[in-house]
Amino acid sequence: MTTSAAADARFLGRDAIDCLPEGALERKLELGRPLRVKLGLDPTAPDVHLGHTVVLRKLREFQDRGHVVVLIIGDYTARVGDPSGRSSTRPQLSGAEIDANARTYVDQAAKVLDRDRIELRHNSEWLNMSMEGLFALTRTTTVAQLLERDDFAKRYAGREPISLLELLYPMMQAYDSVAVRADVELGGTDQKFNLLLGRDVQRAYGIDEQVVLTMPILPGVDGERKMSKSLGNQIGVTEPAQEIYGRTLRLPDAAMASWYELLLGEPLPVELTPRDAKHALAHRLVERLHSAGAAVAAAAHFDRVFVQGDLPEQIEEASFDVVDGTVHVPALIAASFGGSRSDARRKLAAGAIKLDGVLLRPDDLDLAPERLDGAIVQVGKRQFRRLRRPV
RNA sequence: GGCGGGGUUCCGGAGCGGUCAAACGGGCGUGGCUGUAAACCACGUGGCUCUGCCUUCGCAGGUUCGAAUCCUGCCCCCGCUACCA
Repeated sequence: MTTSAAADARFLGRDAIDCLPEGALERKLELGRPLRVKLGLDPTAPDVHLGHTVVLRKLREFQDRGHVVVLIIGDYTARVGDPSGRSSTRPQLSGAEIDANARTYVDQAAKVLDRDRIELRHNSEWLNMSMEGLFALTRTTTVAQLLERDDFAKRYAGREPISLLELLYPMMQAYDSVAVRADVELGGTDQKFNLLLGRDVQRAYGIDEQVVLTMPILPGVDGERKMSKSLGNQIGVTEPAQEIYGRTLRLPDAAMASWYELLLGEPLPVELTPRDAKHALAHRLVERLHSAGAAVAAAAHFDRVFVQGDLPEQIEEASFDVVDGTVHVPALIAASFGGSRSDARRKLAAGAIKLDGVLLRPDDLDLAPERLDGAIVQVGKRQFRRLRRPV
């Protein structure tokens, strides 16, 4: 790279919320060597979603300028088990599970990152330390400092439990920065505290402090809360093209601008109607995570099923059981689509179930098998099965 | 260790002897309206062989015709206090 450090710093920090301390990134870049840019991964949650890609995209920008991304698998912290909230201890993962999770995570991250410029580390390499080592680490920080963190402060004020282990988590993350000698650490704005703590701990160990760079948090498909798996408002990078397309269209208009900016790095196109802008967004996302062809197909599928109300091109098959010469509809629905039979009865009563396009009535509980072979059942607007008599 | 407050259905949170499968809100689902928008409206949201039956209110016993509600024991959580003695 021949660009100046100042120009690089300006570019890399252009869409960050924080780039701290002031001017530090430029000074790091002036060192003229590849910087070590750190990101920690939680191997208990192996699913990468669009929210993560905001940070990953930023990491990619560092890579493209010749720097090295240090991915840290939090295998040691995962093995300890995080007892957050009031639930007791989370199930601890085995080493094999953690490895498997880490592998899929890296594969998913590689949809955005350049695989050849990744240094992969595990924090068990250094966190499995002696008690003496732990003393040295914990001496660097005070309890008051840790309780400054917003979520801790709120929970403490709200009389909610905080385990000692949870207080220790930021310390461990900070020590990761010491161990890999991170020059820069990235995260969402929710990570700001942890990232800054990393600086303090590095200083205590006599290491040059890392630059802290935080990226905005992507709202989920509900448009309100941050995208996260536990809130169920995420779009995973490995989801099928049709899903990514369809779920993107469910995004409230109000959140579209931030998706454009955070995911595409562009402003919301004002020349398009909201509907067209959202379709364009969905198209681009599928294109990035799958392929151009998949994007065209997903758009066509959407138009066919939801706009025209036609059947999908491909419908999964499901068999059905005949008991006493008839087929019990709740049992059929439960077996083919999941859920309970009671739930299927309710859907039937609500007028949500169609057979070959004809609405079934609440008392259509038992049907003749002849009527079903080859027929298409539809639950709601988006679930279809083609029925096949079992042989 | 002492004192006090808690553990309810996916989440929050009412209920405090029968009318409780359990208020209300959120989330979610289905229907309507639509751009499958959002907002809004309606209905639904333990299970089943479904005008009834079965299993749920931390766990185990008990009292009662009858318990989420009362009693006993246990487990778990939260707060305060624990200095002068």
